[in-house]
Amino acid sequence: MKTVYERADIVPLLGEIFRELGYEGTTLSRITERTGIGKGSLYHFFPGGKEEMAAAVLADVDGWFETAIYEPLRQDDARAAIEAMWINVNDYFRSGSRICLVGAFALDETRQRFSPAIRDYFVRWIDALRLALVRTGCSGEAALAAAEEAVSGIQGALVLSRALDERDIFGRTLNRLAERLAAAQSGN
Amino acid sequence: MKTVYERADIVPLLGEIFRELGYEGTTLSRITERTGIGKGSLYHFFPGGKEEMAAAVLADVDGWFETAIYEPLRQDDARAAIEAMWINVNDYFRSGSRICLVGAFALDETRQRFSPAIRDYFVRWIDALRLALVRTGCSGEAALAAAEEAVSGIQGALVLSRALDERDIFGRTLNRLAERLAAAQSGN
DNA sequence: GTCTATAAAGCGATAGAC
DNA sequence: GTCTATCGCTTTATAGAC
Repeated sequence: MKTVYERADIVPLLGEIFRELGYEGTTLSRITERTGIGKGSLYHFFPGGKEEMAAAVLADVDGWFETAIYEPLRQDDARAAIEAMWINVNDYFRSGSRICLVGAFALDETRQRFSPAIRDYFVRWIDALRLALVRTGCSGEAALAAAEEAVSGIQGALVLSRALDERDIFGRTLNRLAERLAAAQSGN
Repeated sequence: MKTVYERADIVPLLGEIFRELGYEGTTLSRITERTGIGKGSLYHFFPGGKEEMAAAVLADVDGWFETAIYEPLRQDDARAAIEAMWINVNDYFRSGSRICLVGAFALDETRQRFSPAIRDYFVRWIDALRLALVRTGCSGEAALAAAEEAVSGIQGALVLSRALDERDIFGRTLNRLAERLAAAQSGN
């Protein structure tokens, strides 16, 4: 029995592996071990090797956030989009059991490889959220602060929930962040 | 010329390297390259190899936080200790240019190696801060929430400031977190 | 498009001289 | 306590059969 893949099928699988093992911890043999995809296939789809695989995963993640989070924040009803963001974020990160690959890459030297992509992901998230807050009637300065607080807070919640290995803490922290953001909408 | 080290001199050097490169990214050859300490010396001080080196670094970090942050939070004047915490945290993480090794280890599979130490570091931080808040007159439930918010927020600030590579964002986020914590002290 | 075989380099770790 | 030499293994990457 022989499975034939498309590049688009492989990228999400690679994403989970990079998330769990980190960039340095991810090796071709462990990819093969977990997915059954051999080196031949991997280099066929990603001639640039591991670095191209990680870049493809980052682009895939970015695309998902662009469609599911940023675009609605920019275009849909602001309050509804913000509410949807919290639900999507909780789902995407599987209540804290799945980490943010972009955030993890930012922490160690991996950042140097993908610096523009990492930066862009967060800049666009904060900016889309900031604009949505402004549309709800929030002042420009307060909107930036609130957007930074929310995006930063999500990353912190991911670190803490992994460190403590407690089921509830991610959701609890997300709720608190959502309340802070709701307060920024109505006031000032 | 030949330099002779003590274990206590090496651990902080290792700490900076693990912080920059991560556990998997840190190799013995890169340690030698950056410190001039050869494999012979490293295995003399750390017979358990790389894992023992990382464990020693974690213990060293833990000891620093215990002395500089947790202990004052438990014993000194609560409001003063909390104020000192923010200053110490900003200094320790060098305004966001230095990451939290414990948080970074929590994100990938490295967590499995050091799970108890990682968990303990955050549990004790949150608990010491919670107790300090209670001593200021904060209710138990609100104190736990505020302590979690602060500790989680610091981790998020580290991720975001590394990702954006902006000098100011770490301090700005820390100030916001400090205000939130101050609000929890006086009220409720 | 996937497989096996293989290359060159780097890995953690050990041994023994000094 | 530090050094060099070396082991066995794994790494990324390539080549070529199918």
